[in-house]
Amino acid sequence: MPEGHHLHRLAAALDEAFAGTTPEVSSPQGRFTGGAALLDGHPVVEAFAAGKHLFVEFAGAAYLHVHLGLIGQFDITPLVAPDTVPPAVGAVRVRLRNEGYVADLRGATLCETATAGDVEQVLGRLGPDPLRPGVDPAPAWARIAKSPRTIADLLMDQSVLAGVGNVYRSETLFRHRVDPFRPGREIRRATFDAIWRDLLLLMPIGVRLGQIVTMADQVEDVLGEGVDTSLVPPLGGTVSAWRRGVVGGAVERRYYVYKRQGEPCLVCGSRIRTAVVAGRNLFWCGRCQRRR
DNA sequence: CCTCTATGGCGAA
DNA sequence: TCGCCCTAGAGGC
Repeated sequence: MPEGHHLHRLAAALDEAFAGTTPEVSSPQGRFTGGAALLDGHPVVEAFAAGKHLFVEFAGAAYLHVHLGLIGQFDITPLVAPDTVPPAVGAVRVRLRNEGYVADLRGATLCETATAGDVEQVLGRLGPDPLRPGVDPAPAWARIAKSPRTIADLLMDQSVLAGVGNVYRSETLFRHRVDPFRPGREIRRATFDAIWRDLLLLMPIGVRLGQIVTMADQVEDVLGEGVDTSLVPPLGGTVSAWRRGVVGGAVERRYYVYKRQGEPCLVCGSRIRTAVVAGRNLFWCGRCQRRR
Protein backbone atom coordinates (compact mmCIF):
# COMPACT_ATOMS: atom_id res chain seq x y z
CA MET A 1 0.00 0.00 0.00
CA PRO A 2 2.31 2.73 1.06
CA GLU A 3 4.38 4.53 -1.53
CA GLY A 4 4.69 8.31 -1.29
CA HIS A 5 1.25 9.01 -2.75
CA HIS A 6 -0.35 7.03 0.06
CA LEU A 7 1.45 8.97 2.79
CA HIS A 8 0.63 12.36 1.29
CA ARG A 9 -2.99 11.37 0.98
CA LEU A 10 -3.01 10.09 4.53
CA ALA A 11 -1.38 13.27 5.82
CA ALA A 12 -4.02 15.36 4.09
CA ALA A 13 -6.81 13.28 5.59
CA LEU A 14 -5.29 13.41 9.09
CA ASP A 15 -4.85 17.14 8.73
CA GLU A 16 -8.46 17.50 7.68
CA ALA A 17 -9.67 15.41 10.60
CA PHE A 18 -7.44 16.60 13.42
CA ALA A 19 -5.70 19.92 12.72
CA GLY A 20 -6.92 22.57 15.14
CA THR A 21 -8.41 20.02 17.51
CA THR A 22 -7.04 18.36 20.61
CA PRO A 23 -7.44 14.65 20.14
CA GLU A 24 -7.18 12.05 22.84
CA VAL A 25 -4.01 10.08 22.10
CA SER A 26 -3.73 6.52 23.36
CA SER A 27 -1.98 3.23 22.66
CA PRO A 28 -4.56 0.46 23.01
CA GLN A 29 -1.90 -2.12 22.17
CA GLY A 30 0.39 -0.68 24.86
CA ARG A 31 3.57 -0.35 22.81
CA PHE A 32 3.41 3.44 22.55
CA THR A 33 2.08 4.33 25.97
CA GLY A 34 4.82 6.82 26.83
CA GLY A 35 4.63 8.62 23.51
CA ALA A 36 0.85 8.76 23.64
CA ALA A 37 1.01 10.30 27.12
CA LEU A 38 3.42 12.97 25.84
CA LEU A 39 1.14 13.98 22.94
CA ASP A 40 -2.23 13.60 24.66
CA GLY A 41 -3.95 16.86 25.49
CA HIS A 42 -2.00 18.95 22.99
CA PRO A 43 -3.60 20.57 19.93
CA VAL A 44 -2.66 19.26 16.49
CA VAL A 45 -1.03 21.97 14.41
CA GLU A 46 -0.81 20.04 11.16
CA ALA A 47 -0.08 16.70 9.57
CA PHE A 48 2.28 16.39 6.63
CA ALA A 49 4.26 13.83 4.67
CA ALA A 50 7.78 13.78 3.28
CA GLY A 51 8.55 10.85 1.04
CA LYS A 52 7.19 7.84 2.94
CA HIS A 53 7.44 9.54 6.33
CA LEU A 54 4.42 10.95 8.10
CA PHE A 55 4.50 13.67 10.75
CA VAL A 56 1.78 15.06 12.99
CA GLU A 57 2.77 18.19 14.88
CA PHE A 58 1.35 18.62 18.38
CA ALA A 59 1.63 22.18 19.72
CA GLY A 60 3.81 22.54 22.75
CA ALA A 61 4.71 18.86 22.84
CA ALA A 62 6.39 17.04 19.95
CA TYR A 63 5.82 15.50 16.56
CA LEU A 64 4.38 12.08 16.00
CA HIS A 65 6.68 10.43 13.45
CA VAL A 66 5.34 7.38 11.63
CA HIS A 67 6.72 5.16 8.90
CA LEU A 68 4.23 2.55 7.73
CA GLY A 69 6.86 0.22 6.31
CA LEU A 70 5.50 -2.53 4.13
CA ILE A 71 2.39 -3.43 6.05
CA GLY A 72 1.41 -0.49 8.23
CA GLN A 73 -2.03 1.07 8.10
CA PHE A 74 -3.41 4.29 9.55
CA ASP A 75 -7.18 4.10 9.23
CA ILE A 76 -9.39 7.14 9.74
CA THR A 77 -13.01 6.53 10.65
CA PRO A 78 -15.58 9.32 10.89
CA LEU A 79 -17.73 8.98 14.02
CA VAL A 80 -21.44 8.81 13.37
CA ALA A 81 -22.02 10.39 16.77
CA PRO A 82 -19.43 11.64 19.29
CA ASP A 83 -20.02 8.79 21.72
CA THR A 84 -20.14 5.94 19.20
CA VAL A 85 -16.43 5.16 19.40
CA PRO A 86 -15.60 1.81 17.84
CA PRO A 87 -13.51 -0.58 19.95
CA ALA A 88 -9.87 -0.93 18.97
CA VAL A 89 -9.57 -4.10 16.90
CA GLY A 90 -6.23 -5.90 16.63
CA ALA A 91 -2.84 -4.39 17.42
CA VAL A 92 -3.61 -0.67 17.50
CA ARG A 93 -0.37 1.04 18.41
CA VAL A 94 -1.75 4.57 18.34
CA ARG A 95 -5.29 5.86 18.42
CA LEU A 96 -6.18 9.51 17.83
CA ARG A 97 -9.71 10.49 18.67
CA ASN A 98 -11.61 13.75 18.64
CA GLU A 99 -15.28 14.70 18.36
CA GLY A 100 -15.55 13.61 14.77
CA TYR A 101 -12.92 10.98 14.02
CA VAL A 102 -10.96 8.00 15.23
CA ALA A 103 -7.63 7.15 13.58
CA ASP A 104 -5.94 3.81 14.32
CA LEU A 105 -2.34 2.98 13.49
CA ARG A 106 -1.35 -0.65 13.07
CA GLY A 107 1.75 -2.47 11.88
CA ALA A 108 3.98 0.57 11.42
CA THR A 109 7.67 -0.13 11.15
CA LEU A 110 8.38 3.14 12.98
CA CYS A 111 6.28 5.06 15.48
CA GLU A 112 7.98 7.58 17.75
CA THR A 113 7.80 11.08 19.12
CA ALA A 114 10.24 13.51 17.53
CA THR A 115 11.57 17.00 18.16
CA ALA A 116 11.72 19.67 15.47
CA GLY A 117 15.41 18.83 15.18
CA ASP A 118 14.65 15.17 14.63
CA VAL A 119 12.19 16.09 11.89
CA GLU A 120 14.81 18.27 10.19
CA GLN A 121 17.24 15.40 10.31
CA VAL A 122 14.79 13.03 8.61
CA LEU A 123 13.96 15.61 5.94
CA GLY A 124 17.66 16.19 5.35
CA ARG A 125 18.25 12.53 4.59
CA LEU A 126 15.59 12.44 1.87
CA GLY A 127 16.07 13.16 -1.80
CA PRO A 128 13.59 15.34 -3.72
CA ASP A 129 9.98 14.25 -3.28
CA PRO A 130 7.94 14.65 -6.48
CA LEU A 131 4.88 15.40 -4.34
CA ARG A 132 6.45 18.40 -2.67
CA PRO A 133 5.36 21.53 -4.58
CA GLY A 134 8.16 23.38 -6.28
CA VAL A 135 10.78 20.78 -5.45
CA ASP A 136 14.04 20.81 -7.39
CA PRO A 137 15.02 17.46 -8.97
CA ALA A 138 18.65 18.54 -9.44
CA PRO A 139 20.01 16.67 -6.40
CA ALA A 140 18.44 13.44 -7.67
CA TRP A 141 19.97 13.89 -11.09
CA ALA A 142 23.35 14.70 -9.54
CA ARG A 143 23.31 11.41 -7.62
CA ILE A 144 22.08 9.31 -10.54
CA ALA A 145 24.42 10.83 -13.13
CA LYS A 146 27.55 9.81 -11.26
CA SER A 147 26.43 6.47 -9.85
CA PRO A 148 27.55 3.03 -11.03
CA ARG A 149 24.48 1.52 -9.36
CA THR A 150 21.58 0.41 -11.55
CA ILE A 151 18.72 2.81 -12.15
CA ALA A 152 16.32 0.27 -10.61
CA ASP A 153 18.38 0.33 -7.43
CA LEU A 154 18.69 4.13 -7.41
CA LEU A 155 14.96 4.73 -7.87
CA MET A 156 14.26 2.81 -4.64
CA ASP A 157 16.87 4.75 -2.66
CA GLN A 158 14.97 7.32 -0.61
CA SER A 159 18.03 9.55 -0.35
CA VAL A 160 18.00 9.84 -4.15
CA LEU A 161 14.24 10.24 -4.70
CA ALA A 162 11.77 10.27 -1.82
CA GLY A 163 8.43 8.53 -2.12
CA VAL A 164 9.03 6.27 -5.10
CA GLY A 165 8.40 2.62 -4.24
CA ASN A 166 8.31 -0.72 -5.94
CA VAL A 167 5.27 -0.14 -8.16
CA TYR A 168 6.21 3.31 -9.42
CA ARG A 169 9.74 2.02 -10.01
CA SER A 170 8.79 -0.85 -12.32
CA GLU A 171 6.02 1.05 -14.03
CA THR A 172 7.89 4.28 -14.81
CA LEU A 173 10.89 2.35 -16.10
CA PHE A 174 8.56 0.49 -18.43
CA ARG A 175 6.71 3.64 -19.49
CA HIS A 176 10.01 5.09 -20.64
CA ARG A 177 11.43 1.82 -21.96
CA VAL A 178 14.43 2.10 -19.68
CA ASP A 179 16.60 -0.94 -19.00
CA PRO A 180 16.32 -1.35 -15.21
CA PHE A 181 19.90 -2.62 -15.02
CA ARG A 182 21.46 0.36 -16.75
CA PRO A 183 23.88 2.17 -14.44
CA GLY A 184 22.77 5.60 -13.32
CA ARG A 185 25.77 7.24 -14.93
CA GLU A 186 24.71 5.90 -18.33
CA ILE A 187 21.19 7.30 -18.06
CA ARG A 188 20.69 10.25 -20.39
CA ARG A 189 19.60 13.56 -18.97
CA ALA A 190 16.54 13.60 -21.22
CA THR A 191 15.53 10.17 -19.89
CA PHE A 192 15.80 11.29 -16.29
CA ASP A 193 13.82 14.44 -17.07
CA ALA A 194 11.09 12.38 -18.68
CA ILE A 195 10.88 10.04 -15.69
CA TRP A 196 10.77 12.98 -13.27
CA ARG A 197 8.01 14.68 -15.27
CA ASP A 198 6.14 11.40 -15.31
CA LEU A 199 6.34 11.15 -11.52
CA LEU A 200 5.00 14.72 -11.31
CA LEU A 201 2.00 13.51 -13.29
CA LEU A 202 1.45 10.03 -11.86
CA MET A 203 2.02 10.56 -8.16
CA PRO A 204 -0.56 13.35 -7.72
CA ILE A 205 -3.05 11.10 -9.51
CA GLY A 206 -2.12 8.44 -6.95
CA VAL A 207 -2.80 10.92 -4.15
CA ARG A 208 -6.13 11.95 -5.64
CA LEU A 209 -7.36 8.42 -6.25
CA GLY A 210 -5.68 6.66 -3.36
CA GLN A 211 -4.39 4.24 -5.94
CA ILE A 212 -1.42 3.88 -8.25
CA VAL A 213 -2.47 4.42 -11.86
CA THR A 214 0.13 4.07 -14.60
CA MET A 215 -1.55 2.68 -17.72
CA ALA A 216 -2.01 5.30 -20.43
CA ASP A 217 -5.72 4.70 -20.99
CA GLN A 218 -6.47 4.95 -17.28
CA VAL A 219 -4.33 8.06 -16.91
CA GLU A 220 -6.26 9.60 -19.80
CA ASP A 221 -9.58 8.73 -18.21
CA VAL A 222 -8.53 10.29 -14.92
CA LEU A 223 -7.32 13.45 -16.61
CA GLY A 224 -10.53 13.54 -18.64
CA GLU A 225 -12.51 13.65 -15.42
CA GLY A 226 -10.75 16.88 -14.56
CA VAL A 227 -8.69 15.63 -11.64
CA ASP A 228 -6.33 18.39 -10.64
CA THR A 229 -2.86 16.90 -10.77
CA SER A 230 -0.96 20.11 -10.23
CA LEU A 231 -2.16 21.12 -6.81
CA VAL A 232 -0.90 18.81 -4.14
CA PRO A 233 -1.27 20.18 -0.61
CA PRO A 234 -3.51 21.64 0.53
CA LEU A 235 -5.89 19.03 -0.75
CA GLY A 236 -9.18 20.17 0.68
CA GLY A 237 -12.30 18.06 0.71
CA THR A 238 -13.68 15.88 3.42
CA VAL A 239 -12.14 12.79 4.91
CA SER A 240 -14.93 10.63 3.60
CA ALA A 241 -14.25 11.97 0.12
CA TRP A 242 -10.65 10.91 0.53
CA ARG A 243 -11.67 7.49 1.61
CA ARG A 244 -13.88 7.10 -1.43
CA GLY A 245 -11.46 8.59 -3.88
CA VAL A 246 -12.28 11.95 -5.38
CA VAL A 247 -13.17 10.55 -8.78
CA GLY A 248 -15.56 8.09 -7.19
CA GLY A 249 -15.05 4.34 -7.16
CA ALA A 250 -11.76 2.56 -7.52
CA VAL A 251 -10.03 2.41 -10.85
CA GLU A 252 -9.45 -1.12 -12.09
CA ARG A 253 -6.17 -2.33 -10.69
CA ARG A 254 -3.90 -3.20 -13.60
CA TYR A 255 -0.34 -2.42 -14.55
CA TYR A 256 2.07 -2.75 -17.48
CA VAL A 257 4.58 -4.97 -15.70
CA TYR A 258 4.09 -4.95 -11.93
CA LYS A 259 3.29 -8.49 -10.76
CA ARG A 260 2.82 -9.64 -14.35
CA GLN A 261 5.80 -12.01 -14.50
CA GLY A 262 5.32 -14.72 -17.14
CA GLU A 263 2.46 -12.86 -18.80
CA PRO A 264 2.86 -11.28 -22.23
CA CYS A 265 4.09 -7.70 -22.49
CA LEU A 266 1.16 -5.54 -23.56
CA VAL A 267 3.34 -3.83 -26.15
CA CYS A 268 5.51 -6.56 -27.67
CA GLY A 269 4.13 -9.83 -26.31
CA SER A 270 7.33 -11.17 -24.81
CA ARG A 271 7.14 -12.56 -21.29
CA ILE A 272 7.41 -10.11 -18.43
CA ARG A 273 10.39 -10.95 -16.26
CA THR A 274 11.08 -10.54 -12.56
CA ALA A 275 14.16 -10.39 -10.36
CA VAL A 276 14.96 -9.14 -6.87
CA VAL A 277 16.68 -5.74 -7.03
CA ALA A 278 17.33 -3.59 -3.96
CA GLY A 279 15.59 -6.24 -1.90
CA ARG A 280 12.32 -6.08 -3.79
CA ASN A 281 10.76 -7.77 -6.81
CA LEU A 282 11.45 -5.82 -9.96
CA PHE A 283 9.30 -6.45 -13.03
CA TRP A 284 10.25 -5.53 -16.57
CA CYS A 285 10.01 -6.40 -20.25
CA GLY A 286 13.35 -7.65 -21.50
CA ARG A 287 12.55 -6.71 -25.06
CA CYS A 288 10.95 -3.25 -24.71
CA GLN A 289 13.35 -2.04 -22.05
CA ARG A 290 16.74 -2.04 -23.70
CA ARG A 291 19.47 0.47 -24.34
CA ARG A 292 17.87 3.38 -22.54
C1' DC B 1 -3.07 -25.18 12.09
C1' DC B 2 0.71 -23.72 8.93
C1' DT B 3 3.12 -20.95 5.18
C1' DC B 4 3.35 -17.27 2.14
C1' DT B 5 2.92 -12.59 0.60
C1' DA B 6 2.69 -7.43 0.73
C1' DT B 7 3.30 -0.63 -2.77
C1' DG B 8 9.86 -0.79 3.48
C1' DG B 9 13.86 -0.27 5.69
C1' DC B 10 17.25 -1.42 9.08
C1' DG B 11 21.47 -3.55 10.96
C1' DA B 12 24.66 -7.44 11.21
C1' DA B 13 28.02 -10.03 8.71
C1' DT C 1 23.13 -10.35 0.96
C1' DC C 2 20.60 -11.99 4.63
C1' DG C 3 17.63 -11.92 8.59
C1' DC C 4 14.52 -9.40 11.05
C1' DC C 5 10.93 -6.05 12.51
C1' DC C 6 5.85 -4.61 12.05
C1' DT C 7 0.39 -7.01 10.86
C1' DA C 8 -3.40 -8.96 8.22
C1' DG C 9 -5.29 -11.75 4.88
C1' DA C 10 -5.16 -15.54 1.60
C1' DG C 11 -4.43 -20.15 0.63
C1' DG C 12 -2.98 -24.99 1.67
C1' DC C 13 -3.44 -29.21 4.64
